[in-house]
Formats: sequence, structure tokens, C-alpha cells
Amino acid sequence: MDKLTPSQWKVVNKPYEPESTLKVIAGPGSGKTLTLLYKVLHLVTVENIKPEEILIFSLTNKAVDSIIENLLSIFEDSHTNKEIVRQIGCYTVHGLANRIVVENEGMINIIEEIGWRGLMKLLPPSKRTPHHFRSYKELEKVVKDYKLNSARNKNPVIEKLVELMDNCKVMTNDDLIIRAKKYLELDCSHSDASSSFTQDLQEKYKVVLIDEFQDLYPSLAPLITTICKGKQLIMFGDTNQSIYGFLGSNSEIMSQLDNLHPKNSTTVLKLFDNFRSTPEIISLASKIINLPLAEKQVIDGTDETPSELVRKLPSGVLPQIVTFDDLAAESEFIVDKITQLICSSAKFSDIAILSRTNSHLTTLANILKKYGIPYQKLKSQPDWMDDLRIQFLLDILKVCSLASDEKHDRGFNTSDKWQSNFSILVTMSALKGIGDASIQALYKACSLKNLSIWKYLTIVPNFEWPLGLSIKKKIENYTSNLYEMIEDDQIHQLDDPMELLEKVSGIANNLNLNPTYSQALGDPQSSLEFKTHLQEMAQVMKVSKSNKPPGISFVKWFLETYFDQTMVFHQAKQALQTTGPGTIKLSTIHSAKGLEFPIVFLTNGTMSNFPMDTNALYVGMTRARNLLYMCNMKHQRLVSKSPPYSRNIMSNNSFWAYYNKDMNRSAFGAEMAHDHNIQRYNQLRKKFGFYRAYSSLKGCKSIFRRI
DNA sequence: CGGTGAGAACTTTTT
DNA sequence: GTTCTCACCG
Repeated sequence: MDKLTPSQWKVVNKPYEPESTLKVIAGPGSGKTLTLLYKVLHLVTVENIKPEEILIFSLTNKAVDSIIENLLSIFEDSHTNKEIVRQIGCYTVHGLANRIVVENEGMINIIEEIGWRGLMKLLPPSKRTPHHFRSYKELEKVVKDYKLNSARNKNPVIEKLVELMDNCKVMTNDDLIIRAKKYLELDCSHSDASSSFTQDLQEKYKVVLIDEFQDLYPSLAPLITTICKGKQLIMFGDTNQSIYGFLGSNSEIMSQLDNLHPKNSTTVLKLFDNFRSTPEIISLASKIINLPLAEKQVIDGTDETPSELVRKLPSGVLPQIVTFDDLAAESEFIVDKITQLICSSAKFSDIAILSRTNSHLTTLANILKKYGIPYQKLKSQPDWMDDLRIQFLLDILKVCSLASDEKHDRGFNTSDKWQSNFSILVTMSALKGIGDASIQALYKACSLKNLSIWKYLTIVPNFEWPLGLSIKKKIENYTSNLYEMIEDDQIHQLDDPMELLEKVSGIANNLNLNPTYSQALGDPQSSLEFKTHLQEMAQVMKVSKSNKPPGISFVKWFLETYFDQTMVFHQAKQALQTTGPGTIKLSTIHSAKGLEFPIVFLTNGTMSNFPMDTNALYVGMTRARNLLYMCNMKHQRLVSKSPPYSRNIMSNNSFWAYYNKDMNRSAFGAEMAHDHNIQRYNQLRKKFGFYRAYSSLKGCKSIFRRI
């Protein structure tokens, strides 16, 4: 059993007290998660807080999943009923907001890239007007600003856009938070739905735990402060690991939370030790964030004196910093290093490659695939979800489902009347040859007649449409392809997932999509990729079908739940992969937050030229337990001093002894195997064709530096 | 019309 | 840190 340190016990034993705040500052590898788990256990077993009175928040799905998983094992270890864990509320902030809003107003639509692209088509075309936007991101920003203070900057164009979004229940993630807060503040104590989720939040919870508080940003504040008021608030985090600055300032929301409860009921505790990384890695990482190790931490604040800031013994191997001119050289270095490590004591599953961008990650994945190295991408969403072609199919499904409901008068109230408009706009905007002008003319005509777009297209004869002949033809094609599905209500009768998928891809096939969607249609690799994505979507559809309750059509059920189902499915699949044969983990630094790996490669790609964010670099580095390699990290503090470069990690017997001990693995006969390892390495080298690699490695100016 | 300086975007997440 | 756009100036 893991024993806690005195400073960890201090956190755990801090008594429960309503309307108080406990803030725990916990650096990387300080046992933050373990402390949080024991805190929950303590609340339940010692403080007599009921499990259903505890609410745990984090920001990412991965963090939430890992908390639940760890809670299960810790409650099991302490011989407490595992059922208890299911009663503890554990959510991402957005997941919770989503549940509240959906409970109160049914299916909603979270707007994403293609949604914004569709809305952009509604804006006046002139380049000179202030409403012209280069990219959908600009529009997104303007709409956000408008919503923040619509009273001050009146803008009729944006106003109409926002109105359309409201009518179609289209929300940004920030809207989701605001809406959720609104429902929480509503008094529904008189409502007869006695155990609604919203009501539970208003009344039941006593303790709110926030994991990774440094990741919070201002637009989350309304919801979080509403929820935490009057409860005991326990926060864990580390400002040095704040890597979501691009979403807004963390200090802003933190000061709001600090003021939530009276000053004298706030306690700040710190966890100092680092059980994770080698002193070599910690020392370099501290240098990056400009934290002179021991001294500074002792000075600021608590009476706690750090017993040992570093718990692990030196490994004798320094983090290695390398720079390459091109991608080929970088990937050869990585593959070669991996080969060396694998031919020593490391397993594939020990290794993680972390990069800053998802696109670079994809590049690396393809390279690993080429060499036949097993890998696994750590992503919260599966790949098929961000395929635009798939998103188009989903939007077609939404159009059919919503328009059919409207046609057959199944809307619940009048505000639902034109919910289909948004999806229609989005899908029509995806058609080749339909530009801003046509969309605007059509939309205007619909508003004049006070009809939804679909209704207009089906009841107004086409000679009245304010469109050119070729455009009319295209729109007619769109309408006639969807006609049976909507007007004959086929969409809700199709009960078989495969039939439905076939039908809808048939429709998409008949529609001529613009290049953004149909990217590289002729490219065989791309269409193969699409096929794989389709299959993955089909799998989720089948799962969805199998748990569909009676009394709802399959499409509706699928559209309402596919997101959640996909996440569950995806997570289960990833878990299966980790238990199978070892795979190298690929992840962005942001997604790797909270995780640790025995061996870490950090890479920034050779092409992207803008410098590494200090905190992101710090987070990346502190993921590593024993070995750290950094490729093309462009950061000021890494360009310093000179270098012993450990030429051959394979021959470093003392390091591998250290490594195996750290991993709790028997190192029996490791030294004996050394010659054998070298032999194996040379064979693989030959197989992988590293001869070229070596020449190019020599050719590129590798710079090895040390702190 | 062409040069120049300022400022923004590039990237990371949430359903 | 690099690259692009736009307003402004001569």
C-alpha cells in the first residue's frame, strides 16, 4: 500500500467545513492524484460525507476517466464498496453543463468549424464592409464579443446571425456554460420531477473538488462559482503547468474563486516532493520555468518545509537536446533511438512521443507505421469524428430528422419550428458552386415569406426562386435527393443502421461537394481513409442501435447520443490497446497532461517555426520519469552551454539497472544480454535501412547541449 | 503605385 | 519566431 507523506496527509486530514476553500498547490509528480483520491476516501469514510454529496470536476475527458478508474481501485483496496464510486459525481465542466442544458431543453447543437463556415455565407459579400471575414475564426471571435456586450456594439448583421443560432439551438461551448448557469439559478424546487440532475446540483452536493485548477479560464467562471458557493471547495493544481492561456487568463477566474468564501476560511497547502522524474530531468525542467529549485519554494508561503524536493536518485543520464534540419532527419533519429531502447530493457509501451500539434502527430504516426513500429494515438476523440466528410453525413442526417419533424408537426413548441435551418445552411454551403450570394438571396426570400428553408424549397415553385439557372439546378438536386427522406418520413422509419448509412452516403454521393469537403477525392489513400472512418461510424451506429430505448426513432436516438456513445466506445478501445501488446503512445502535450511515461520524446516538428510556449515545454518535460529526448524545441532557455552526449545508451549498464529498478522489473541477466542486444539492434538497423539515416544524421548539424 | 510599420495569425481544448 | 495583410505615406 502506498503511504502518503506528511504534507499529503495534511491535505487529506484537513477537516470538512462548509463555505471554505482548500487550495493545494501540487507540482508535477508530487502525488497530486493520489492525494485527491485519499481525500475523497477520507471524506466518505471519516467525515461521513455521502458519496452522492461529492462532486469532482476536471477539464478533460481523459482526466475524468482516470479519476474514476483510480477511485474504483482505491475503494477496492480499502475494502470499501465499489458501488460507492458510481454515486460520486465526476464530470468535465462542459460535460456537466451539457447535461444540465439538454435536460432542460432537449437536443442542442454545438457549433464547430463547418457550422461557422456555413454562417459566414450569410454575411454581405463586399470586401470593404466591416463584416467581411477572412476566416471562420474571425467570425467566431466577433460573435463572442457581440454576446459579451451586445448592448454596446450594435451590429445588425451579427444580431441576425445570433438570432438564427438561438432559433436552431446552436451554441458555442461558452454559451453552454452560461445556459447551464441560468438553469441552476432557476428555482425548480416546486417542480415534480423530484430527482432531476439540475436539482441535485442545486441542493445535494456538499463538497466540490476541482482537479487541475490552473486549466480553468474565465468563461467557465459563471457556472463554477454558482456551483461552488456555500460548499467546501477543494482545488488541486500548479500554475506552472498552466497551458490553456490561449483560452483566457487563469488568474482572473482564480481570483474570483479565491473571493468566493471568506478569506479566513481559505487554506493553502503545498505538495513539494517529486516522485516521478530523475533529478537530471527535474533540474532542467525547473530551469525552463525559471524556478531555482529548493530556495524559492521555501520562501513563499507555508510553514511546511520541503523534506526532499527530489525523491529519486540520479540516473546518470541527462536529457538530450537535438536539432535537425528536416523532418526526415528528425524521424530517423527518433526511430533509431527507439530501436536502441527496445533492444535494451525498454518496452514499446514505456515510450511516449509528445508533440505540440495534432498535424505533426499524424506525420509521426505515418512514419512509425512505415517502420512497422506499433503505436497508439492518445486522443479524446477518434479520428473519424473530425473527418469533414463524416461531419457532412451527420449534418445531412440532422437536416432530414429536423425537417421531417417540422413537416410532420412534431416540434414541441413554436421555438423549435425552424431548427432545421441551420443544418440546411451548413449542408448547402458545402455544395460546389453555391456561393455567398445565392445563399443570402435564398435565405432572404425565406424570411420574407416567413417559411423555413426546407418548406420554401418544397412549396414555392422554383421559378420564383431568386437564383440563377445553374444554381437552381443544384439546389433542386439537393432537394430531390432529400425529398423522400423528409417528406415521406423515411428518415424515421429506417431502423437498420447499415441501411440508413447506405442511404445517407448515397445522398452525399449524388451531391457535388466543394473541395473543402471532398478533399483529394481521386487520391486513393484519402478514400481508403474515408472508408475506414465510415466503418468506425457504422460501429458506433450499431452500438447505438443495440441500446436504443423504445418509443424513439433510431436517427433521433443516434443523433442525440452518438457523441457520448462514441466517447465511451473510443475509450474502451484505447484501454484494450494498452492491455494488449505494447505500443508507443503518441499524444499532444496538452492531452498528455496528468500522465507520465518512463521515456519521453518531445518534438516540435521542423517546419513550425514559432517558439515553444514555456509552460507547455515544462509540462512536456515533466511527463518523463527516466529518459527525456527533445527534438527541435525552440526555446530560449534551452539554447545554452555545452554538452556531453551519451553516445550509446545501450551500453550504459548502470542506467538500465536503475531503469529496471524504477520500473519494478527484474533485471536478471541484463548484462549478459548486452552483446545479444547489440546484435539485435544491428539487425534491425539493417532492416530499417538506417545506413542512410546515419549519413544524414552526420550531415545535419546536431547540437547537443547541457544545462 | 510602391514601400513601410503595426498587428494578427499560426497552435493547443471543451460536447 | 515567421509570414501575411492592411492602413498609411510620399
